[in-house]
Amino acid sequence: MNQPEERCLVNSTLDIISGKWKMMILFQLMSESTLRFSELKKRIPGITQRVLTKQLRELEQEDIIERRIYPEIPPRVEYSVTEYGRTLQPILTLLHEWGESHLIRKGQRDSVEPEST
Amino acid sequence: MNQPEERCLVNSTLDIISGKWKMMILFQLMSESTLRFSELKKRIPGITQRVLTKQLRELEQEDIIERRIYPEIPPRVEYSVTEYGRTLQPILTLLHEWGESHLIRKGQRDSVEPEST
DNA sequence: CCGTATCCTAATCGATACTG
DNA sequence: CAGTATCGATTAGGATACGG
Repeated sequence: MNQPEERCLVNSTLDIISGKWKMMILFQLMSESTLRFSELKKRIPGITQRVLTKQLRELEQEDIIERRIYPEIPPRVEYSVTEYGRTLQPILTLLHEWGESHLIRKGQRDSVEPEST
Repeated sequence: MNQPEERCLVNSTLDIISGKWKMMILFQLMSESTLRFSELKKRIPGITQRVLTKQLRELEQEDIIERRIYPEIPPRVEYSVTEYGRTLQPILTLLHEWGESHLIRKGQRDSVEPEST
């Protein structure tokens, strides 16, 4: 009965977690507790520095991850998931489970494939 | 321990439900059971025919919605959510709830705003 | 080591006009 | 009524080079 508002809230969540590498980044940080920029880059093959930086900044802005700078030479920067970021866990779990069953279902649809003539 | 694979499954779900108007379309169809193309367009102000068509086709391809054509003059086409599409409901609920609390939290962060000097 | 600056491509979305 | 065709704008993401 108030769909536009609901759509907004659903979409605002989607906007925050959508991004080609954000889920990958979150999985890395959730399992490792804390990682340096270079370690993240190593664990996410294919991502460029520019894009990694951008996605990290976006997650940081929403308080999903935390960025801690150690003023050393050479510089050291460590990333970690915030307490708040961990509240996304149930969503990630559901998305994962649905994606899994969707994959299975798709496989079934492809192999059954009824003749159309 | 198998992050890349998990990321894929999470992202494949996100790919399916991400799209500027898809949530809006789903909300409309979930509450109305069945709607014609023109009715959908009326209920989603701002969307163009071209984009509405495209998003509907994408949802249809994943079996989230169904498209039923009545060969009349003038033509009539009705859209509805499939049984399978309704399995997305828990995800939408979570996304909605998280989005809501995120909005509240953001408001709090903005109003508290500690001085940095 | 951890970025930023430039430049580029591809995809998404939108505006508008036309058709069975 | 329910689309498709065409064109243009915007944005995400990538390649590469340079800087504190």
